[in-house]
Amino acid sequence: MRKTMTLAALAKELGLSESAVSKALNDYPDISPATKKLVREQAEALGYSPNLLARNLARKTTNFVGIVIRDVSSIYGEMYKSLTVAARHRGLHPILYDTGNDSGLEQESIRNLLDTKAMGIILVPVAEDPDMIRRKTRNKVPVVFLGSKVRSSEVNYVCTDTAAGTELALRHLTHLGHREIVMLCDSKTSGSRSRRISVYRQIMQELGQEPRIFPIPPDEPDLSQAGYQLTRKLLSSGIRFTAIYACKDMLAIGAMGALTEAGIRIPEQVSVVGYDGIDAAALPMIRLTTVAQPRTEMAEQVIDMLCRHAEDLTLPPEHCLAAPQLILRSSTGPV
Amino acid sequence: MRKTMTLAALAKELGLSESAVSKALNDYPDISPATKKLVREQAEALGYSPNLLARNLARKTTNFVGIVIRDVSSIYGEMYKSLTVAARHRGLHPILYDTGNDSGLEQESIRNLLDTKAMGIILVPVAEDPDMIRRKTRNKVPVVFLGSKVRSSEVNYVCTDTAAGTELALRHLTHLGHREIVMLCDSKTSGSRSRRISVYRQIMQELGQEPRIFPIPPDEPDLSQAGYQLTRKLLSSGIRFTAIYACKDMLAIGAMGALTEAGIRIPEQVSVVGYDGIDAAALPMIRLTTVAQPRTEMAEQVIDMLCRHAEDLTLPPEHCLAAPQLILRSSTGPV
DNA sequence: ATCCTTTACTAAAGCGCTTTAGTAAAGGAT
DNA sequence: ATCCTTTACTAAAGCGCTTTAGTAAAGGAT
Repeated sequence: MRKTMTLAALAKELGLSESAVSKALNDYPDISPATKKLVREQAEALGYSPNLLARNLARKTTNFVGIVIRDVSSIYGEMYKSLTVAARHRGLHPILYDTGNDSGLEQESIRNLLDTKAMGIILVPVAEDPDMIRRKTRNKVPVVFLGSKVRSSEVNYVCTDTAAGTELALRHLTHLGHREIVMLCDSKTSGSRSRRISVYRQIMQELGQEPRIFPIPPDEPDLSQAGYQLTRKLLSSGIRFTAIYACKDMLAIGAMGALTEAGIRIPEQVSVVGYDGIDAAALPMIRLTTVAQPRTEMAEQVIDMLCRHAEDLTLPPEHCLAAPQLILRSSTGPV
Repeated sequence: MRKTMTLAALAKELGLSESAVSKALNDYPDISPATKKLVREQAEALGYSPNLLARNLARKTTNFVGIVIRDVSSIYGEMYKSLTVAARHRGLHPILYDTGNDSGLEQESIRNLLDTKAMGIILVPVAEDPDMIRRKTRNKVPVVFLGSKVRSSEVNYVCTDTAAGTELALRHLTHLGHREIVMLCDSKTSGSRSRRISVYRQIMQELGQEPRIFPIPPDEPDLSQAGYQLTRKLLSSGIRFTAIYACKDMLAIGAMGALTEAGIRIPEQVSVVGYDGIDAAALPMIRLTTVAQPRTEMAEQVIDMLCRHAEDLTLPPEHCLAAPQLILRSSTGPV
């Protein structure tokens, strides 16, 4: 447990001023190459590395980027990995907050990031809340919203084109000959939800079919459980169907569970397609056909956008709609 | 985009000295209650909150706790949630690093945490590496190892008792009448791996059965895929078996996939039991019987241990072996 | 009335860096 | 030989807090 090395100690060791050492380490042009080399070697030898609290305080800016998501075990937890990679490429350090869908914790997380002087915040918001958005955005730190829940043109956001994604899923089913398609969807009203529903209705109308929409009971936090229950209800309702489009993979997985349990074979008797492209959808027991959000691309877009706005805070809000991709697996097949 | 509020500005506003304001906000006893009230109200009104970089620099300690794990989409990613809860109860702020199983990134993460002056580090290590452990531990910041990979008596650790867990799984199978039990396990040699194997051998011997151990091919990063392949190999090997014990849930899920695909019914023809208790094991399509690591309990133990050692760095290393729990689902049944 | 406490503050130093302005010495141009 | 640049540093201030030591004023004890 020896004393931690500081710039001052290193400078004394080298017989240089603190400023010279600091400049050498930060590659200032007014330090001779020879000195730079010496300083770096000595720093390495003595195991010196700068105290980031002091450095950031002095620089008045950090390389922390806050990532505030609702749940690490969701598509956004998986996207976190892509975000860290993209962030690292730009020398940024992600700090993750899982709010557990609690908007109080969300507020607290954001406050904390502001106090830690994060250079920017990436937010998968608990709710569509323009007010809160406003309070944060007028601040000195850029915010990029991630996910489909927010599409206010006054904020930066990156999300997938849910209308296009829904169309992708449904056209896939109709090309396979499906006409009686049931939709399982979110309970909370949101922009993406209504976009999804209108695409679905449109296509059902083209097919001359009655739309069948099953929303999640609002008090069910477990999506796979919700999909399971919804599908049981569907089965006992007597409604005829050959395919299910679920707005979330977890919903689809629950549906598959209920179907399998009822002795219905997937995809021979019923096809199922999900949405998101979570890791679990690819599992051997599941192999769910799904509309995937392009994680890597979205992560890069988010980080790029954040950096642009960190450099120039007066930039107008940017919007990025990523194109979702259909991933074919074995949960869908011809009628 | 107004100026950020500082202590100095707040003090001027109140006609007090900076130190008085600082003390008021930190509830020092030598400030009158009336002044404290005034200061707090004004701070609230002006939206002041302290710059954590400055505060932490001055205090020479932070409330950051570093959590370095191998993969957010693993049991430890799920445990991260419990860790944040436990940390928050103690006023600590977790900073998560996902090393993606890269020991270079692991080193970098730890270095960064040291530079950020984290008060402690929780580490799910990439490898059993006493050297690295040493280099970190002799430092001024306490480290607690999490998970079964490290059991050096010279470091702090919290992990589950894998021998007990393995016994739990195997006894469950034998009670159901299984005798021909195959074991799917890790490829890398480690303490927990050898403990598992010896318990398995022991029980097979009691049953008068030949042990059948299938290790993961060392170059396969995807566990569910590995379980799938291993089970296909097993099926084509002609070995008779009525049950599979997999050392990881993901391995078990892969095995279930291969079995189902081969038309083998679970649990009627073959029982499967996993290990870890990950969320995916509970999915409707899977419903895997598994030996769960007690996440909440372990998280609390880890945080407690870390805090103890942060207070007194001279404390001898502590070890905590948590008792795993068997969770019965529908992947196991009588022979 | 005097002395000692207690109360409630202020002053000043310090945490470990960065950055701006200043400067001595060396090198070039005429 | 003189003046102007350039080179390679140093000095000092500042980032926004905390904390230790110091102190004026008020209150109590005798």
